[in-house]
Amino acid sequence: MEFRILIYSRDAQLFLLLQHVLATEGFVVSLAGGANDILKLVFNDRVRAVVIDGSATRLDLYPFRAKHPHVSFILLLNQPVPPRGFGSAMADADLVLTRPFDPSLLIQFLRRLRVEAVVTKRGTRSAETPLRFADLEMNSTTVKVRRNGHEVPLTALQFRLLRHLLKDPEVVQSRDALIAACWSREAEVEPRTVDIHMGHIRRALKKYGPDLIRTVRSHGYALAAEASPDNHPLT
Amino acid sequence: MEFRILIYSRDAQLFLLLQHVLATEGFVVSLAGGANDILKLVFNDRVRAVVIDGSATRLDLYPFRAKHPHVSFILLLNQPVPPRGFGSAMADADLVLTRPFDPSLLIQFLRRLRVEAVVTKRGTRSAETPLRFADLEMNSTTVKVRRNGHEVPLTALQFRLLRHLLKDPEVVQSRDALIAACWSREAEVEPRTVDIHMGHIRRALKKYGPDLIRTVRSHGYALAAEASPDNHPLT
DNA sequence: TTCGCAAGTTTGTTGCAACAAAATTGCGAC
DNA sequence: GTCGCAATTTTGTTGCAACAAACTTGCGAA
Repeated sequence: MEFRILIYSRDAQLFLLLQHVLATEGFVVSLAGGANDILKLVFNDRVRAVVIDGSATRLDLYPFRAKHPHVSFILLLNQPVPPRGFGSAMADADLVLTRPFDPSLLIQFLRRLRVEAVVTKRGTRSAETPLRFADLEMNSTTVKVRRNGHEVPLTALQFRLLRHLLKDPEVVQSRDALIAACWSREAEVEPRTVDIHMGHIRRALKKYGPDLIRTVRSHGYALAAEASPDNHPLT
Repeated sequence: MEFRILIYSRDAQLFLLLQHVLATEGFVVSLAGGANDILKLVFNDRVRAVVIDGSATRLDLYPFRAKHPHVSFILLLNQPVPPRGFGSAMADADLVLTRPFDPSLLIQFLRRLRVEAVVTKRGTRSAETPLRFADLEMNSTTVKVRRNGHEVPLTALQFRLLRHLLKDPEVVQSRDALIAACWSREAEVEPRTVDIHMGHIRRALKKYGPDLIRTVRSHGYALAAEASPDNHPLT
């Protein structure tokens, strides 16, 4: 996931100024034309934070938050007392700024986000950025994977595959699901190709500990702390 | 004389954003509470430019212009067609921007102004703490980089690039992010061009120690203490 | 029923050609 | 001297065919 920031506002001047400010800090900024843009980009995993100008519209963050815990939402309110309907949005936002707000606060927040982890209203949460499972740790910001302190070199594709597994470690991902999640939309890849890359990841990880990749016959792959043999009685 | 810019606006949000943007560029910014402030500060000979938000009030620039030819006036208009009464102000302004305006235009203008005024330049900037990483040290005030005590000669662009990496040393910066942060806003540069400059920086730094630039394939660049344990991912 | 085993499935691994990305060089513009 | 970019070289990555290994299933014999 790249570190893109989406701004949703009807105030063109605000957007231009914010864009300038954020670009100066090295953030990649996009303007959301409407709620659909937010949906599309967030679902494509292209966005790390969304700035919502309170004057833009009402928007229920809840559905986003549930599916994308690693995306931060920043709310810009026009008045100290939020209008009706924003109650829930406020409760769900990670940062609420009341206009006029000091851009430094926004930048401070985003820089912290970039370096550390997902920041929420309740403080720093290690939900996404260091992704963990057993003795494995993946940091998407520094693009590093380490196991037991050893850095594990992975290619970009291997990184994406492992990240997808790490998001829901116990869930078995079908080959098609992995292809959909880790390859570009137009790519046409044989399901068996997934096997090959899982093999590479498996080998890379096994260098520093027991196998973490669980093959679920005729279903797909998942992570497993111990390569536990299926405890199904036979026949 | 410091390069002070006065902003005259009733829009607190605009002021805060502009202040931030301009402060980032090294300008000193003040808010004018009213026309009197303009008078006072301009008469004190501390102000080199005045930004007047068209929504603030009508203001006849003529008396100012006559007495203070060295002060530039920038007018921000809300509509392409100025309301009555602004005719003369427009004619007298040094720069007129219609909202929504691109902050780059304002900066461009002010920069030029500053360059012209550089005759009396004095390096009285506040001392920032130098940026460090491993055996590398960057002093933004003196604009010098040294590694292991050796001074590393860098061009301005190389300096900006390295500085941006140093701000968050472990974080991988995409080429687009580096372009956004280190090139002027209007510059259009190919992402590949970043490679070339990273190569130059890399070479310059390697003169006094091991490689510090970490290339993260298909992501971007970062700094790394141990360049890479020549582990190649297995394919 | 349980066991052995052959036939059929599914998964693991390897080598390599094709491709993609990054490093480097050289040149023209300023 | 600095910069951007096109062109070239170098390096790294990916997909797939081919084969090996592991696992399942079906079925006959004990």
